[in-house]
Amino acid sequence: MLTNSRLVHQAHDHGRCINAALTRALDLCVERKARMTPTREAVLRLLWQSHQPLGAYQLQDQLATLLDKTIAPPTVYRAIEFLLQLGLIHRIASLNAYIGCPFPNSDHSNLFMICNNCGSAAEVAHASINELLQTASDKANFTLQSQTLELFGLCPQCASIENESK
Amino acid sequence: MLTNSRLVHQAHDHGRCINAALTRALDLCVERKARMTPTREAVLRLLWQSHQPLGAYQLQDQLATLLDKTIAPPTVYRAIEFLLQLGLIHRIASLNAYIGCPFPNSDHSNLFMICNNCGSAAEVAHASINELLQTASDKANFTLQSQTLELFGLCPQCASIENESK
DNA sequence: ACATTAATGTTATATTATAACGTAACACTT
DNA sequence: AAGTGTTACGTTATAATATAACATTAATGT
Ligand SMILES: [Zn+2]
Ligand SMILES: [Zn+2]
Ligand SMILES: [Zn+2]
Ligand SMILES: [Zn+2]
Repeated sequence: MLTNSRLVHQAHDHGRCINAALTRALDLCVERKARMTPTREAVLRLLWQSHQPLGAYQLQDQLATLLDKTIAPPTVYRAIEFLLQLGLIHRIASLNAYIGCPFPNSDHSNLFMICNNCGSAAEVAHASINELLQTASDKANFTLQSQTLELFGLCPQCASIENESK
Repeated sequence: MLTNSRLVHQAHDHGRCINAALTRALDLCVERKARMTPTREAVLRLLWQSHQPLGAYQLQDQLATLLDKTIAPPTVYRAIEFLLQLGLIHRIASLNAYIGCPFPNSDHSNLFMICNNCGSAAEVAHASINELLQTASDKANFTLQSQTLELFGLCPQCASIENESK
């Protein structure tokens, strides 16, 4: 089971997360002959700044600060669209928010574990869940094309804090 | 595996679907000492009129026609909120749309198979998927509280049409 | 009848996302 | 280097989804 859940939920050198993500992104751009422009890179960085998904208008604010100029919504949504297409980020439908993907390229399940308390979102690529969903689809004669899988609850940290306070 | 997928994807006496849903709803209201008002009932009926999820503003239009008066968004959202609380309907996050639940009361997985072609959404209560998600959560020390599971693809009917046209 | 609570009406506004159109940067050919 | 097509960005306006706040009405229990 591929997961970034331990990283997300523990203290770690997050600069490495960002750098690794950026490197993967640049490689992917070369491969696909796509352009990683300053705006796009800034959005990707912002989405990797924490392990919490950001909304488009949060991105807009932070982008305006970062680039020191006014940014209109279409600029943000265009960068988001680009990064989504390349598979570098995901949209969390339940939150109308976006987050960097820790394992682009690789075929994975888009399964997220999202903390109701701190807002962190860990992505989990779980092969047997994929298989089971495929089996369930087959049984129903449903041609599976894509999926949105979002689990909500308490991350390990927040759960332990809740337990202490009892 | 509990599912309404066969019903959704085949011709059937849909009046029965609606009546059954209404009866379940009224029972549940008695049980919970909640009131099934005309507006709430109308919204529930509309959400059972087809097996396609409806957006809040589609509901607003249809409700205005049905009740023959102007309806403001809060009215619609209040009815939606009420029905969601009772577990009589679900929200499909990826679509910002709502649909009647074929098996309220029963503890189920909120798994939907949604057709990209015709828009129909079948709900599937799949125990082993639930178990697997619980296991995955346990492994990650994640306290699972709720879930959004939406599969997109082609329903049996639309898939067979696509195959014919090849 | 009266007080209390629950539901609805009404107006305004917040939040998320896109349409439409013009301009600038880039990349490729000649 | 100039011309041409393509890609990305800027800008304005607006669509689509959802909620806040407060007034009014209806139902419920005493
Ligand atoms: Zn991913
Ligand atoms: Zn947390
Ligand atoms: Zn259901
Ligand atoms: Zn279909």
